[in-house]
Amino acid sequence: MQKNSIELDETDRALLTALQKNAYATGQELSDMLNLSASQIGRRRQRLEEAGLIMGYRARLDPARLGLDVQAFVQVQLARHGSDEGASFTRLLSTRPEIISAWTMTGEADYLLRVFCPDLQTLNRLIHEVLLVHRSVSRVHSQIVMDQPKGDAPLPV
Amino acid sequence: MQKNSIELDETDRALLTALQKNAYATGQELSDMLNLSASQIGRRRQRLEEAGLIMGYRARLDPARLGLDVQAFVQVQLARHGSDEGASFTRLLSTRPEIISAWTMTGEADYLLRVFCPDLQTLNRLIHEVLLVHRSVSRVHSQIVMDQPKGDAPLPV
DNA sequence: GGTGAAATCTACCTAGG
DNA sequence: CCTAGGTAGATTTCACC
Repeated sequence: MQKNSIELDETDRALLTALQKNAYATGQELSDMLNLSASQIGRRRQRLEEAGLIMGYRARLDPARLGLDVQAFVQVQLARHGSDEGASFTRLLSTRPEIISAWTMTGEADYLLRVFCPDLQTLNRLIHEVLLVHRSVSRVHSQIVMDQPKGDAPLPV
Repeated sequence: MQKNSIELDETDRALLTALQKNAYATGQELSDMLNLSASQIGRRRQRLEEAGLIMGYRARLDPARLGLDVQAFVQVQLARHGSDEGASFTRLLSTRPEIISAWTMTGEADYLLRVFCPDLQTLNRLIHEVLLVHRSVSRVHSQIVMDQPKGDAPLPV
């Protein structure tokens, strides 16, 4: 098992920020940016990966170009708060590819879902034929995303 | 300028899904997964990048291991809805690294912010000393994330 | 779809504090 | 003894066939 936390110096933070912006930044490019030899960049990078700080590398796609024109946040309230209902609802989440992310919040046992759909009709079908018919869902409120003034900034390391 | 949309076949979709899971998947690995030669994988990949479907590649970090233990969604309502107020608030967003993403929704001119902070105190300071004192902010409501039952699934291509 | 040159990564080695 | 920098073998990518 990895260590829970490791000491990060300024170079580590700069490296993490750079890799959050471009995972394909080459050792030489990073070397120039951070004033450190390419071999040390590789060594630090490996250390950060092994420590679990870097969980992986992903391609970022353009939803609009994929035809995913409707983006929404859906708040779901469960009728009862037993662990049974939660587990059942969590299973439902995993079966729906349109639901990209789901979070539970403090206070009430309700969920916030982030959803991508090709059109409004698909979103409405998801809400009415999937979420609202689930036995423990009591209320659903959805808000369509208009614009994204700030998107996917790097984590503040 | 790139084309607004291109035709995607099943292999393209599988490739996009694979790259969303692992940006460092090698041509040979993808070749085995998709039953296509490595050189064709590279060619398709290049086409998808040039078409703008793939916007980039990013490292994904573990917030907890970075000491970002508090994650929240903050809803902000602006007092007035002029373009001036919006622009001023958008500028504020760009100055705060704790705010990872921001969206505007249909209906009211309010913003949903996704925030990562090291502790509750930092979150409260952000809310009270940064957001609430901004001249056009009228109301702020924040919810702390407890758990993430589904996180960062690939876009449904 | 395949091949070869160019670039990049990674492990090992050497030097300095 | 630990951290930084350099070098060579192995992998991978990319332009061309």
